[in-house]
Amino acid sequence: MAQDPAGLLRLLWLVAHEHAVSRMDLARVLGLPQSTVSVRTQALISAGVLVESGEGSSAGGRRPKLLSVDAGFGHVWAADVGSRHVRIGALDIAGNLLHVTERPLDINREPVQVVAAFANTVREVAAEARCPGRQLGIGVAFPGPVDVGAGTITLPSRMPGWRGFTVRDALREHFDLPVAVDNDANLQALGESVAGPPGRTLLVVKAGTGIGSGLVVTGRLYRGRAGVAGDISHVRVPAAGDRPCTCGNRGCLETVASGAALVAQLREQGVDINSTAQVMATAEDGHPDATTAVRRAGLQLGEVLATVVNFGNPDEVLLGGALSGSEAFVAAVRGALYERCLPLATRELRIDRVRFGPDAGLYGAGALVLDEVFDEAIRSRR
Amino acid sequence: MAQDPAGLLRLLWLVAHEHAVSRMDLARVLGLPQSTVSVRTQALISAGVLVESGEGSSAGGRRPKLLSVDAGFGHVWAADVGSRHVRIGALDIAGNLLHVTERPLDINREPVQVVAAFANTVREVAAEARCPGRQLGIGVAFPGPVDVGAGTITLPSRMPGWRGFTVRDALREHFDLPVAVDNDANLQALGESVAGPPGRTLLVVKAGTGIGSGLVVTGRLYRGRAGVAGDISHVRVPAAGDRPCTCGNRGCLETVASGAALVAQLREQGVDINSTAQVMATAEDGHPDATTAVRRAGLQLGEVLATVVNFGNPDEVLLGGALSGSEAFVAAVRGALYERCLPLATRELRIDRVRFGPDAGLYGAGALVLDEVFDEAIRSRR
DNA sequence: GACAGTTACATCAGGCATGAAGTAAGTAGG
DNA sequence: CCTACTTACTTCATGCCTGATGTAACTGTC
Repeated sequence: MAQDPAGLLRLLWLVAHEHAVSRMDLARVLGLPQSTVSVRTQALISAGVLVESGEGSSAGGRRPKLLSVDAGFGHVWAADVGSRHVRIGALDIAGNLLHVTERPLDINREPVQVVAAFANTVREVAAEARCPGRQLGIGVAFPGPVDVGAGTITLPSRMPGWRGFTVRDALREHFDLPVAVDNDANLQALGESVAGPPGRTLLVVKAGTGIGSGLVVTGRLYRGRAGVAGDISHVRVPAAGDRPCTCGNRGCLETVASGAALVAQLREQGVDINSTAQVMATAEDGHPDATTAVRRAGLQLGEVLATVVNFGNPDEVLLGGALSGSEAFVAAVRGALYERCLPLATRELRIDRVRFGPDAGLYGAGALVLDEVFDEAIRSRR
Repeated sequence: MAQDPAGLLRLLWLVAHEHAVSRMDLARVLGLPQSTVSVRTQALISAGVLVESGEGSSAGGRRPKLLSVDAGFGHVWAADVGSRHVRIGALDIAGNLLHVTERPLDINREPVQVVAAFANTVREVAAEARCPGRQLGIGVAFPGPVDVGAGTITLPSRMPGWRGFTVRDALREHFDLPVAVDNDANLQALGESVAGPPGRTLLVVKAGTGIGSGLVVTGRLYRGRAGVAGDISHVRVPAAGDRPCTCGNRGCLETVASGAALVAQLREQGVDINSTAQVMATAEDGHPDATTAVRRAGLQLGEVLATVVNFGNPDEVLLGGALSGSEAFVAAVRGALYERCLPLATRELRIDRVRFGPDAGLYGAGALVLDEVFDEAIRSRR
């Protein structure tokens, strides 16, 4: 097991985004000893991933050897499976998104067929896009709990018929490449974690059609005992009253603060909409009912998050998913958190939308496979 | 830094309590390779902590060399500072509590004076108790956030005048021994963690005069960014309405579910009591108002914990502090959790009172110092 | 009582991270 | 140009954990 997961990945990310151009820089930013950085850097260089590209300017001493990522090394495919669509993208090894598309995908069919359809779509997209270098792997984010060890879907509340389905193996039959799967919110959290400073504790809440969340504790993705950590959608909130929830219980957060709930609420009020995307568009257009509903959803979510923030004392709370596209939603969450949390817990707390917006899941899925790919690349060059 | 904190401690605990008597046993129980256990065992033996004591019976092969702890190696002092009293105990290196007393201690005076008074008390108790072996260290649990790195009190809501006070240094001036300090709930969690199977994620809630909680994530104590992780006392609960709280906010859990809140509530109802202990005694006597109040406190706490349990997906939720002495309280928490959590989160969840009851903090404080002591002992014998 | 099978433990070599020391290559001031 | 100081990177020895292999010791069986 890689003891510092995403360690190499973060190193590459820093180099690629010029947050660090020399070994010294890396040591400083990563908080690792220079010796360690030197060794890792060397490994990545001889694996062909990093290259030395000239020298930097001196600041009174030896000139640093500038590092850069060889983007021609290859790319991975990443996919974020939604309720009706898949978002598919290619990322180079530096973590740059080369290409994104969204394609329809109906997950309410036989898993085997869905996977086949998905595989075809990916192949089509790949053929069109013609990304440089070889394909190195594929990472997929699913909307629901995933048993990462077994590569199966655990509790498919949003994917009926998928319980226990061995997605990873099914995907491997279509692609002769490393395949990595995980829950979408987890992957958004992973993506954010890799892109930011190391060792943080952060919470990503994906508020889309459903509500999910991913948790990174001191730099490591925390999946919980049953792999269902981060579930806040079925917390009971007063405002939800007795509304029945898909989980069988009543009064869950999901019944008032999810995209699905907003659709239902607005339809009750006579607004003609069918999807979370439409809710957001309508709110953006300034429709008062829609705007109010989105704002209220943010308040509800914020109240629940307050408990979690007081308790878990994270460095960042990041909002993803369709609802996070609304500034009003983000503001409502912020407001609720600042009001309800201990000052000590919010004093240096960053509350924001996810850095990569709708592509957050793709970055995470890419990061997950890339981690495997680099481990493999280094191991084989030895 | 010890990378597996409490690793040696757990090993000793297992041997002392005969959960493992041979190296093979240890490897099985700890989930570590035999080679690793062999090495660690050898280190502890040459440090004089463990001894080989004969051979066990064969089960068809070579006889195991039986291990046992040399309790004569020494002992540590542990203290759990409360609002009016200190509980002081001695633990041998196997983690057995040799001696306990409770002495009055007024923490509402000058910290320096309090520490001096405390030091005297410990010396008195030590003189009376005459524990075998030498004194190896002293661990102290405080009721409030502690900055463990600096050895200072962070946010002394229950200890006015202690903000930023360097307790550890102050204690070291009185005792020429290793001194370790931490928050009381954290230490209860640490104690439980050491005494049980490794690698668990568990949450200890200390419901006494105030409410605090300690969190162990996959075997490691998690203290959070500002060292204030585990704060659930200032979560807003509907039942608390607009009651003002010591934190400056209104409607906090602490205003309805803490010992202090129960005292206030019952006094309003005309019951003549002054302390959490009296509330518990009165409830135990079957006084209906007191019983109802305690039960309601459990329900309130349980509702808040439900969010945390859904979110954090722990293996165990353990209740400590004075309130946990009541079976009705524990039952109320259990009920609320089972009702409000996802089945997946509670399916294998253990909800119970802390194993060591009122001594839980002492076991944890002992564990904290012992960890340091063993590290030192092994390092020096090399 | 030789042999196979089992159980328990020790030892060793390899991998990985890292503190310390060494080397390389510059700047700046006299 | 020489010296002192900086900065950047390498190399090495050490420590820790661990998989693999070796050794010890015992049971049971034909």
